[in-house]
Parts: sequence; C-alpha cells; structure tokens
Amino acid sequence: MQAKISTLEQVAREAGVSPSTVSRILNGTAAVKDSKREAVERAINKLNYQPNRVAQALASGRSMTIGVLTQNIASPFYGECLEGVEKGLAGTGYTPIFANGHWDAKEEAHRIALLASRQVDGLIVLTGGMLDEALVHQAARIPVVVTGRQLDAANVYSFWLDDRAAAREATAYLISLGHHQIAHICGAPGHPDSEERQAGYKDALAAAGIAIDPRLIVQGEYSEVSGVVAVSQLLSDRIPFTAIFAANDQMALGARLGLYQRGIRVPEDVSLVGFDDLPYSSYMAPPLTTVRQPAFEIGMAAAQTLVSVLSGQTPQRPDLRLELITRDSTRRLR
Amino acid sequence: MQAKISTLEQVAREAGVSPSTVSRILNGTAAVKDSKREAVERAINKLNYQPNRVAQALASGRSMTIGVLTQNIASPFYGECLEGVEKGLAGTGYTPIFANGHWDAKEEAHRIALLASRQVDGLIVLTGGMLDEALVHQAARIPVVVTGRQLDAANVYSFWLDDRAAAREATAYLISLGHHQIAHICGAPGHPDSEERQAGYKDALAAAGIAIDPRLIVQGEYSEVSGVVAVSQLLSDRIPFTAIFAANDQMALGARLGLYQRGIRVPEDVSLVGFDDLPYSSYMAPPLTTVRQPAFEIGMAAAQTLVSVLSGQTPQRPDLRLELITRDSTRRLR
DNA sequence: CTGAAAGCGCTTACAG
DNA sequence: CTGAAAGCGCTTACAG
Repeated sequence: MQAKISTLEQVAREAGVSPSTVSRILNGTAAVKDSKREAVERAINKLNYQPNRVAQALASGRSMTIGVLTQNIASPFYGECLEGVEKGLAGTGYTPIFANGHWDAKEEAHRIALLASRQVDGLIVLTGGMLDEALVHQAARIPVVVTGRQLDAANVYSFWLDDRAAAREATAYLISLGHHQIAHICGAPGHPDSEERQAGYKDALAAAGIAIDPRLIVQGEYSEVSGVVAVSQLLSDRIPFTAIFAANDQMALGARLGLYQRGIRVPEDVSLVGFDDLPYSSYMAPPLTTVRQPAFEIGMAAAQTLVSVLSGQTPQRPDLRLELITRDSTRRLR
Repeated sequence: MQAKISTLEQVAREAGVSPSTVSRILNGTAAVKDSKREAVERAINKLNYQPNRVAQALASGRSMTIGVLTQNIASPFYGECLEGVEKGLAGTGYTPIFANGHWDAKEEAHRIALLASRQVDGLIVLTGGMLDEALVHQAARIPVVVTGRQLDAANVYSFWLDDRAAAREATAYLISLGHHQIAHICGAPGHPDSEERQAGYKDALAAAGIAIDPRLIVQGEYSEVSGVVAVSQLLSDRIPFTAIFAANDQMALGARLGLYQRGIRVPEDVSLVGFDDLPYSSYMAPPLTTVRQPAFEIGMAAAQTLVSVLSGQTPQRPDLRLELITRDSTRRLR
C-alpha cells in the first residue's frame, strides 16, 4: 500500500513501452503482444497504478457517470429507488451521481445543470416537477430516463405506472369489504401522482354508485404529520367513516397514530390502506394493506435502460406494475 | 435554451479576449477591466456557456467532489446522514459522490478506490468496517472524516458518540420505571456499535445490582425481521420479561409487531425502547421511546469539517450527542 | 502490433 | 490588467 499517485506515463516508462500501449492494455482496445502486456501488468502492480478517471473522461468524452435526480434522498421511497439504480449500474463501469431537487422546479433545473457540467453520460430523473421541455432539452445531448410520466421524445425513455387504476383498485377493495364511508387523505397538491390517486379513489366510488362526499376528502402532503393532521380534522369535523385510503404509506402511518391516540382501533374500528409499500409498512402493527410500488425495480430498470442505450442497444421495456397487497389493516365491515 | 455545448475558447473568441481572461473572470482569480468583464459576460450568456467541470478538475487538480462512503443508502439512518451531508455541502461548490459498502470490507475498499480514481478532494466515511489503516492510508492524500470511531491520525477527523453510555442510560430508564426483567435484542454481531450498546445494557443492570440473565439477551442483526424473530424466540423460550431494549429502532419496530401479533400490548404489558430515533419512530403506535442519534447533524458536521479543512481552516469540533427521548412505548411497571 | 503526436477543455505560472 | 504557452493525464486517429 502506497499513497503516491502514479500516472500512465510512469507505467509506460517502467514497462519500457509507449503510453499508447499502456492505454490499449487498460482498455482492451487493441491486441498487444503478450510480452509487453506482462511487462505492463507488472509495472501497474509495482506502481499500484490506478487510472485517473477525470483524465479519462476528458480525453474520451465519456465520464462513465450517470446523473440521478431525485427529490429527497432521505425519503424511504427514493432510498429504495436509488438502491435499485445502484444495483442496475453495478459492474457496468458507470458511477451514479445523486442530486436532490427537493420538490422545487428551480432547484431541479439547477441540479441538472450541475450534473451536465460534470459531463454525466446519461440522466435518470425520478419523478420530479420539471417540465417535459427541460427533459427534451437535456435529451438533445444525452439519453434521459424519466419515471412518473409519459413522454414520447427522441432519446428519452419514460416509465409510467397507472396510479389511478391502482388507487381505484385499492378503494374498490375497501368497498368490496362493505365500506361505503371511505375517507381519502390526498397527497401533496400539484403532484400529478397525488391527483391520479385521488381520481382513482373517485372512480371506484362512482363505479360502485357511492356518492362522493367532499368532506371525506382531506388534504395531506405526503408526510407522516399530514396524516395525523388529516385524521384530527376528520374526527373533529365528526364526519363518520369506516375506512381510510391514504395516498401514501407515510400518511397512512401518521393516520394510524392519530387513530391510536384516540383509541380507535385498526382494523376493528377503521380499515386503513396506504400506497407505496415502504420497507416499514409490512412491520406496522397491524401490517398495512397498501399498493406496492416496485421502487427498487423502477430504479434498476431505469439504470439498465440507460446503460443499454449508452451501449448502443435498444432497451427492452421493463414490466413494472402496481399491485395491491392486502394485509391486516383492513377488514370486512360488520 | 440550446443544447449545443460551448467552450471557454469560444467564449473568449466571441468576447475578443484571451482564454486566460475568461478563466480569471469565471474564477474571480484576478482583477479584470470592467469593459472586458462585460464583454465576457455577454458572450457567456449568448453562448449559454457552462464550464466543463471535468476539464477544470484535470487542470486545477481539484475535482470539487467529495466521496461519501455509506453502508446502505436505503437505510433510514444513512438517509438522514446523507441529507445532512448534502446540506453541509450546499453552496460550497462541492458535490457529494455517494458509494455503498454494504457492510462488506472488501466492497468498501473497492468503493474507496473508485472514489479515489475519480479524484475526490476529500472523503467522508460513515461508520463502516474498514480498518483504521485503510483510512490513514487515504488520509495521506486527502482529508478524511470518519464517524463511529475514534481515530487520532494526521489528516483524519473522527466523530465518535458514546453509544455505551447512551445504552446504559436507556436501560437505566427502564430500571427506574421498575423493570428488572429487561430483554436486549442485540445489533449485528461484529459491529462495534452493537457491542457498545450491549455493554451499556449490562452496565446499567450491574449498576442496579440486577443479575444478567443471558437468556434475555438475544441476537438480532439490525433489521426489522430480526426484531420479530427475537421476540418469537424470547416468547417460545418462555423467558419472562417486562421490557425490551432493542439495539436499534428497526428491530424495535419488528419487536413491536411480534408482540402485537401475540396480543401483547405496548406499553401495558411490555415496555419497549429502541436506538436511533428514525424519522418514523415518533409515528409508531405508540410512539417509541428511544435514543436519538443526530444523524442529520452528523452528516452535516462531517461535511462542514471537510470543507473547512479543504479551505485551509481548522475545523471546530461539533457538539454531537446522544439523547434519550422518552415517549409512550414505556411505562412504569405495576 | 506499436509509437509519436495531437487533442480533450480547462488553469496557471511566466512575462510584460 | 492581459496574453501566449505549457501542462493536467489520459485517448485515439494516423502511420508504419
């Protein structure tokens, strides 16, 4: 182990060959006589040579780096996605560079510009509020994979899941259990997925011929607190309900606490359904019935798609779908 | 908006100055006549010029990039840390590059080598099982901040929190509530913090004159499942206990589910204490009594320390401490 | 199969 | 205050 940094040129000198040859051996870019190859390998080991990726990037025009724009790295949902991205990139030579948009369009644009200035070879945008145009703009230079929206444009690959249908299914499940007074805690206003989920909720009620009671629809913003608050509001308004469909698991967790604090049991008194299937949701007491989002798989598919595009292949469409997972937080109304 | 990439040389030509001058203006590296500055700024806007950071890195020898080695980006604890790192780096010009060690020493070494080859200007190691020597080795080239251990060496800055004392305090709290039969669910074997927490648990019992019953100490490995399993084991072995101290919140969550499934109430029948204070812990039903780790603050302090070292300043020691947070999962034994 | 040379897009002494 | 020139550590046509 030595801390000294050595360069390709030093390796070449040590091995008695030209820098070009060392480069070729490193990159497997051309056949090289065995005797030279061995000499070079010996020199590499002796000098403990590690190629400087920054120099490689500048010379080759490929940074072997992928920009990943997420909104909040600490959120359990994005955490799963990022694990998937990491997995999908493992062994490909590409390193992910993560950036957080914090649900702010300006911040997102700023982060993307930074990623671009770092010469990322491709971009993965996990949802995000930026305009389609901004994405298309980036796609003029590098391939872009975006989740959470449908976008048909050159060099952009979008994955979209049908939140509305899944929300409809989740709500229909509650209805099938005999619930008619179903409250909905909405996601953050303005987020497309939050609108979709609400629409799915309404679809299911309409399909069952249940009138939509606007007092049962309360605003949340995807955080745990907002779930607690929503339940307080529902309860203090004395709107009767026997079930809650929360637009994500974090709010379902908050709602569950709000109910608990008032001695309202789940599922005995109120059935509860979430959306996401976060890692902790199956460990809630009771385990939460929810719509599973394949977060890990989404991240992995995004990474794989980008890598195959970058290697000149045609990526295959991943099979990603939302799935209702029934657990113990829901029960038949008696 | 245009996708074309322009270079500093093009800007220079457009503005009728030399590349050196453009560079100086960009970096505020020397005074420049106002007329030229304006011409350059106009050219930059016209060409929508963004400096190529890769080229800057190669030329200047500073990549403006910080390597952050964590174990598992998707874990709620590391997620918080990383948010803190991001916050601490915001506005400094440094970009974090995250890498996961997955609790594997070889993988860690590999990741660090990769970060080094990408010419990171500094390294943040969030816990991790690598040897002190490996860290010291890195510190020969770039400053290193490491958490979760004490390490006195040149160019390394270590943050260490007293897990043992905090675990002792948590256990003592249960004792003060009248509990004598306190089970402990250990963290992953071999992890220093897991040993420390167990030692603290034993310290508290010893200090209270309570004999240590090895049957009450069950192995976990920091995951939720391992908490469920630990409770099953305790229960099937019919070891009587009135409280559980889990070495982290994830296992406490699992334990809580295990108890719930058997109709054992928290805190009425069993008091439960965790360690970490994850974002979700205060939303458990009941909210969890736990030891708060300042994860965000740790990440932020690590970043700030590194930045101040990199700018030639002497970093000030952050005031980081563990704190017992009492909530509703514990109650006096009757 | 291999080397000399140019070039990637910047920064930074060196001179003036 | 400003420019010409060298250099950062690689890759990659171009020639042979």
